[in-house]
Amino acid sequence: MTTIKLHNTKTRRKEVFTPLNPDDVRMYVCGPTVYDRAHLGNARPVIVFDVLYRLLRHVYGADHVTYVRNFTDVDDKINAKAAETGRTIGGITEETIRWYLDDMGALGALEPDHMPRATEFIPQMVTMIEDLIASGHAYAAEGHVLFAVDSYTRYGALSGRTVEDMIAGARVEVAPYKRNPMDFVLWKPSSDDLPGWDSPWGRGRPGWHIECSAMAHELLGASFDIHGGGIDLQFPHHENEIAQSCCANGTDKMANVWMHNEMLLVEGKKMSKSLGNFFTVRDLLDQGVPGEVIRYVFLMTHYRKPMDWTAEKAAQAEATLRKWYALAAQAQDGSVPSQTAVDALADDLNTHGFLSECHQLALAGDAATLRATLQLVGVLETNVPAWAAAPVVDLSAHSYRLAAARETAMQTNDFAQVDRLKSALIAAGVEVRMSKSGVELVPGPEFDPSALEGLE
RNA sequence: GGCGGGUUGGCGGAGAGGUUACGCAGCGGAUUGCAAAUCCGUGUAGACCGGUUCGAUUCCGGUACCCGCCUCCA
Repeated sequence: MTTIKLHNTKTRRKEVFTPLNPDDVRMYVCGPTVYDRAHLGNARPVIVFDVLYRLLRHVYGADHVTYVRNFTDVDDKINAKAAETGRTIGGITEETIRWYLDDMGALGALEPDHMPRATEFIPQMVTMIEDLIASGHAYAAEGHVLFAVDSYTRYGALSGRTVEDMIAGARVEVAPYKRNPMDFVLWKPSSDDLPGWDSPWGRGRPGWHIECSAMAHELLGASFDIHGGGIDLQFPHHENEIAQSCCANGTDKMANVWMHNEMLLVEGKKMSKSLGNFFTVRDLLDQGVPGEVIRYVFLMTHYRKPMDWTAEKAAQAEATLRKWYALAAQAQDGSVPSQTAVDALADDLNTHGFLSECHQLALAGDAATLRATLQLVGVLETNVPAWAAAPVVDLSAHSYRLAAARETAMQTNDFAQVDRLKSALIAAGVEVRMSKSGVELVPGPEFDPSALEGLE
């Protein structure tokens, strides 16, 4: 069996992955807050953990992996959007979830086995908070419930910080009802114009972190195998999840392996609205950048390194994919993926190494293995995508005419007519291949049939 | 200020204590009427300064620069 090694943020080392239960490998990934279209950066954890999901399914069997990714559908940004637009919160979240699944699907991401929404797990959150209060890890104050970081000695272990260090930074909100400035909110009161649920502490809504603890516990159990997300979530979100879950569940670890992907840059700069380089996945798709190309560009960079999105990379990815698809289309489904490629993925998701092996398969002309290997990583589904398929056109008349002209030219040594036809074909986006064996015309990606009208 | 990550050939981007990464581009060649496509060949790069070592780009320390988090923005 393939041995998977993963870099564990918690230990800062690459470790051999050993599932708690090989018959049910369990992974939780923090999903989006649904208030707007997903931007390109949001796609990175989706693709990274989709690759891991596919690898786990390949190694342990598709029925032996459980992947959970939540939707945060209660959040002050959503509330703000509703107030701003006059729309209902439910309308906004429903629409955004639909968009998200459509856009990520276009990038070849499989849907997780469970996609829980925070609002569907409020009772579980309330129960967990009650348990935390009962065990002395949380306290109610002025309608809020706060987690007491002093009650959990391992607080900060994941991100390598101590409570003292963080307080020294003195950047935390100092609310009067907090016992320790680092205490964070489990529950907060809602005014009448905000979404709220009845609770022992009055009408209110959950803090950000508790939903993941509650949903992970409900769907995956007190301890599970892998917890993932962007590196920006390492602190405070994941630190807080660990504190809540371990204290509420009485376990010493929430997840065995913590994995974090690095951030995204655009043309070397952080994507931001102020720099004018902010765009969504949908923007790219609408501009005609295929989802497979976006996925390939992401796979070019290891997940633990910052990834730079550039137009040049996208162009290179498209050219490579066209070549590979043309080869893979010659084979049928049913072959086995390259073990070398699988081993690259198993080595802490070395997707670039995986692509290198695909290059070797293409060079060797191994269409069947290339096809299966591309399918493994989600770059190819059942069929070659339409954008990469060869245009269905009949160029035989042009081909015949060019061949005839060439025959004549060979005799007369006057190639003027041949060159004229060739130039016209090339201008129309047709690749002209002439050899001793004859003439071959291949319509390229920029092929424009109208440019050939009237060519004689 | 605290914590964490990064710096590889023209570009992108890996692995490995000592043997060609790979891809793209470039260059040379084969091929072609000329091309295109294809094939073959070609690149001793590793931010800087020390240390360990028979030997380091790969380990350790320091310097510079860049980035992220610490402010419920992935």
